[in-house]
Parts: sequence; structure tokens; C-alpha cells
Amino acid sequence: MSEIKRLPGFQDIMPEDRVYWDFIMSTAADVARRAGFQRIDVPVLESTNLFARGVGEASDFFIKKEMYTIDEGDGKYITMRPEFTAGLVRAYCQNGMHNLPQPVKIFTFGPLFRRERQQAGRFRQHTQFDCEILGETDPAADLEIMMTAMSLYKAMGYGALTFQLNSTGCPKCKPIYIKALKEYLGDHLNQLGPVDQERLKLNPLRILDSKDPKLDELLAGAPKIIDYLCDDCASHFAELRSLLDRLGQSYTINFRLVRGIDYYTKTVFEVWYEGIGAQSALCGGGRYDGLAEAIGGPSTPGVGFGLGVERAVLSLKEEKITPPAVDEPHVFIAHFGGESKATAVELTYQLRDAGIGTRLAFARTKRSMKSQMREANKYAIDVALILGEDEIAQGVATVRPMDRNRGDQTQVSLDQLTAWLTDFFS
RNA sequence: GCGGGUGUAGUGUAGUGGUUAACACGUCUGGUUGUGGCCCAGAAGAUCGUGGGUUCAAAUCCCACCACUCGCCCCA
Repeated sequence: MSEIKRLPGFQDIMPEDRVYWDFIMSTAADVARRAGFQRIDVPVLESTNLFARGVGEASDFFIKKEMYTIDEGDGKYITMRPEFTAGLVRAYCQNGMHNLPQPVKIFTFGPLFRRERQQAGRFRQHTQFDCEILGETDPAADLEIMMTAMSLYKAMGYGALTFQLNSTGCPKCKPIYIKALKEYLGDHLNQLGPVDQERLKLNPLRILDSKDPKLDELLAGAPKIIDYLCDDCASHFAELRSLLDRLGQSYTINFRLVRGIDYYTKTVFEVWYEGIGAQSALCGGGRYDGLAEAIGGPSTPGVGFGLGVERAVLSLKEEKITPPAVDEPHVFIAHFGGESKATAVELTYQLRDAGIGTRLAFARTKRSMKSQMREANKYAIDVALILGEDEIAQGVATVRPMDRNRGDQTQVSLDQLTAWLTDFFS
């Protein structure tokens, strides 16, 4: 084994898994394009400031936020993107996309990085499909993001899925709610663990997110944000709900679904499925009307969702969904070296040019027929072509269907081979 | 960053103080003259995660480190 190993928390995507990736990515792109989204790609590296969002001291921030940051040495810091949205909003502003017909609907794919210890379904490099609608406040845009996520799973063959839905308010109403939540939890401080007591000071909304079942009862009695929404947020939420109802799309209001940072506003949602055991989130998203301003751009509303490909692969396997087979060679060419090998090589490229997947037997020296046929049997080969001295002398190839039900072994002249195979596969 | 679990060929495992570390799957090669799957035979492949310690003797016991993994923190 090599001395040099893969970095902790990183992964090799092997061929067996890669077919799932291809399936997810092509399905996602199809679904997004059908809804009018266009693909865009942004750099992996961005200025650290893009992700810093005005949080305290830089050094403190790097540790807290678990980002891969590089010191450029001239007082500048660059960071490997930990998320897509900020970079996409940056690209929107920088490329003058606010001058395009609004809203702008974009999607992208790529790796994201976070410096954290690995755990189930979480890696230091992970891949996300991301879809955003920028420049639109209409709740129908929120709906479109949600339904795009949902139809993606439907297109991949998932059964009944459901939305978890909540509103996280806006800078007007969210602080009022947080204050009420703090008071409530402060009154029940003795029921909180040390971690949650700390969170109460820093980010009380996160306590709602706690997985600790001991808190369920306490949190069930906590103030709910939907009772604190301002008129704008409340009507936005109400319209989104009525649109979902109109589509007959089921959803569950989950007041424990939260976003802790200020620029997240209004809609927050996740797609859930009943996996083996507990329910879990497949993907999530929401509205971030304050983000563009937070990164120094013009005020621009936005809503979007992100889907982790690694998790999607896991859940596809749990759901026993198999990606459609990809094209692979259907023809195998065996030979006995010398002139027959030269002909075999020539034939290989001739067939591939004709669009017929072909696998050539490699052999430095003359290889036994048995060995070559065994090789053919290992791959999903439909037809083996055999070239030997006899065939060369007669200008033919021996054609052997690997499945006997599809015909007997026969001989076809070399100049008719492409046509014969095309006919065979049609 | 903190805590739990686990480290034996490519994969899955057996082996808990005593010679050349075993088995299955996989891989490769053969099983007469140019033909696959089953079967048979053979081969390659492991410094037993790494380093130290205890012992006449360590895959096996002890310590440390590393890696993998699950969870906490964090979650964009």
C-alpha cells in the first residue's frame, strides 16, 4: 500500500458509487432546467471576507467557523468555500445580473469544504447541488424552490416525501421572538444542560434544533415564532402555505426548524423522508433576503436550497433505487497476436467510431482463448469477436453472442461487421 | 476541539502467549490442438495500523501515537 494516504475526512468516489453521482447530477440538472434555472459556476476559493459576515476577530472566526483559510501573506486571506449561496450572490452582484430580467434563477454543482471531524454523512469535502432564485420576494418563488427540490426526488424515484416548514421571521420580528424565547428558557434554566445554557447566551434559536429528547417537552411549551411574525412575514408565510395547499403538497409546520444568522429571513424548509429508523432531512433551504447586503452588495432578496450529494447517495441506496445503467462496451475483441492483433486494433476504433462500445483484449504475447473469453465474461459483453489466422485469411470475424439465446456463433466478413452489429443491437 | 467503538491480504472474517498467521470471496494462471459462466488444480497477495514496553517467546498483554468510525460542538 502506498505510504501516502487520503486525507482524513476526504473521500475517493469509486466507480460503483460514481454511477449514483451521475444519476443525481443529471437528474438535478434536468429538473432545474425544466423549471428555467441556468447553470453557473463560481470559484472554489473566495476572499475570506465573503464568508466572514462581520463576525468578530478573524483568527477567532476561522476556528469557530471551521473553514479552510489560506494566509496570502500580504494581509489578505482566502477561503475554500464552505457553502454556495454567498459565492453565487457575489457573482450575481459582480456580473451585473441585477440588470437582467428579474428574478435570476441559477443552479450549480461542486465541492464545498469545512474543517470538522467526520461523522455519518459529513465530510471535510462534500458536494452539493444548489439552486437559487435571486431578486424576487414573491412567495411563489419560495414555492418554486421547494417544489424544484421535491420534483428532483420524485424524478429519482423516491416515494412519498414531506416538507418540514417554518418561518424564521425578519430583522424586524425575529429579535422580538428571540427575546421571548430567551425569557421562557431562562425561566427553565435548570432543565438545560451546560451546552444549552451556553447556547442560550450566544444562539438561543439553536436550542430548538437540539436532538436531545429530554428537551422535547420543554420546547413543546416554548413560544413559537409563527406567533411573533410581523405582518409582512406572516402574510408571506400564509401565502406560501396556501400555495402548497393548492398543489395538494403535504407539509408539516415545524417550529423547531431554525436558522441562527440574521440574514436568513422568512421561509425555512427541509425535505424529509422516512428512512430506516428515524426520519431525517434529505435537503433544505430557505430565504435569505439580508445576505446580499451583508456581503456588501445591493439589497437583493433570495431564496434557494442545497442538496448534499453524498447523503443523497446514501439515501438512494437505503431506498434501493438503482441508477439507470450507463453505456459501456457491448463488444469484446479477442485475437491471437500478430496480424490478427493489428486487425483487432483497427477494428476496435472502427467500431467505436461507429458508436459501438468496444473493449479490446490486451496482450503483450499470444494469450489463450480461454483467458480472453473469461475476460469478456467479466464485463457485460453482448458479443465477442474472435480474430485468428483463419479469420484473417478469409477476411472475416467470428461473432459469438455471449448469451446463446441471442443467436449462434457465426462468421461475418469484416466489411459488413459494423452493419451486422448495428443490426444485432437494434 | 471533546468523548465512545474499531484496526489481521483488495473485501469479509478466524486465530487471545509458543514453529512457515488460517478461511471465504475476489484477482491471476492452467485443466492438450483457437471459445466464457459451473467445477477442479495451482499462484500471487499481510513487515497482523505504527512505535515502544513486559516476556525465553507477542497478532494475542501494557502504553503512546496514528487511522477509520459513531456521537458532541458547529452547521453555511
